[in-house]
Amino acid sequence: MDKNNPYASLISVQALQRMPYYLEYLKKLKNGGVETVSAPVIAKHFKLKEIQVRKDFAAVSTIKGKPRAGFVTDELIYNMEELLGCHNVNKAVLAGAGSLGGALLSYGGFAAYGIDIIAAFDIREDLIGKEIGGKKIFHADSLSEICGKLKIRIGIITVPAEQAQTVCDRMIAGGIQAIWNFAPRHLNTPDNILVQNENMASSLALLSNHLIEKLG
Amino acid sequence: MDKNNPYASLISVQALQRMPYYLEYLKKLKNGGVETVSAPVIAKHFKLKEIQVRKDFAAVSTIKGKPRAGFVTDELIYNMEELLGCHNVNKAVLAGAGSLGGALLSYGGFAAYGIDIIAAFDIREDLIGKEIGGKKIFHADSLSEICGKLKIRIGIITVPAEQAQTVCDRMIAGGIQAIWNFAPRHLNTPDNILVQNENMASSLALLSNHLIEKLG
DNA sequence: TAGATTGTTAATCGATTAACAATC
DNA sequence: TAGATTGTTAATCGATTAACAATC
Repeated sequence: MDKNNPYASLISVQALQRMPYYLEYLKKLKNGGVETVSAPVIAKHFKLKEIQVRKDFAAVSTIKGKPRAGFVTDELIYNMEELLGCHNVNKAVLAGAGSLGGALLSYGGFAAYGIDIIAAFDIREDLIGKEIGGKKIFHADSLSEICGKLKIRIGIITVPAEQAQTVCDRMIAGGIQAIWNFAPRHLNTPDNILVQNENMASSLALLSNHLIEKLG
Repeated sequence: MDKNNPYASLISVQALQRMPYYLEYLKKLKNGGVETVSAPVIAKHFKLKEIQVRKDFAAVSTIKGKPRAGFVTDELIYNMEELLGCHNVNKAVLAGAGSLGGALLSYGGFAAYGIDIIAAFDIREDLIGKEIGGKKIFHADSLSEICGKLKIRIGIITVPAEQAQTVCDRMIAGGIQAIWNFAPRHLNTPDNILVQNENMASSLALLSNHLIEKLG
């Protein structure tokens, strides 16, 4: 739902989304002592076509692969991490410290992708001042002010659908550049803001439809 | 990562994933008393092209739209709900009652999409026998047995990456047809099983890459 | 009627795939 | 060398978009 992005990168969205899968597997191989990898081996593991993996590797690798040998595992991992921003650190805030928001605050895995959630916001008085996953919860009224002061670039929205647009507006007022939206609602934003939707209903749509097709 | 699905429906994956957005908005309009909707109006709201919404509506609607008037809101909602399986009830189990799993167990929104999580599984002794969101937690050893007995078709995986494949195998042994995988790892499955990946890293890849392109 | 919106047919665009020469 | 794997160039395929006649 967010194609109007003038900052589209040279690598396709589809390829970009495959990278974390490759990366995870490459790290596993590296730990197993595998020093070079070839596209056919990776393709087989993921049940993808060789040529697709080859193109993906070519798109991400700064060093050309060696015929017969493939790519140096370490270098490929480094290039992918670079592409995925793992070596940067981007500060983020999260709005909506409910059950989903709380789960994300407790989850430690974002650090590996260069995302550092530094604060959470909510409107429920009983949550304010508390901490979840070591992150303090502030009142949503101070959202844009704090984002602006701390130069936050990423906002994570885990509030109910009805409040999503309001929270979104406050984030943008605070200078947020990219929004990760878990609320099941379309957000209205200026063209220069990236909205990445994580809509579980969209995902369920595929599951349900498949079951209907298959079994009725 | 899951193209080899022989049960592909007539409607494209992309269109299917747009449906929940349309549906949510249509319901909102309906509550506001709007009795008919046209593709151009919806397109404008979502910043999509008119023709794309028109095609999507044509793909889902059982009744043709009326030139000048558009579609009857109620009928369109009904057709979309039908397509998305909202009128069915599919039983599901969830494996991994940690923070993310717990959040999903507590979330009430899946019922609207015909998904009914009837039980949860974990290996941590302190969790077994307890309830989260009204769902009882059983030991993972009984996963395939219970799935088989209760004819469960959907499995939700929220265990750590290392355990994902094991849990997946047990689900398939228990007769599960579709898997919603939140673990950041590729699952190896037979071709007739649908795996829908909800990989947050894949999502973050887009966000991070955008920020790098834009601001370095 | 005039005009908005529809459905249909054809064009475009980009991702995937195929074919093959280059190379270690 | 022979053969596996690479990078390159061209073909295919499907989603999106454009153009336009049909219709209320």
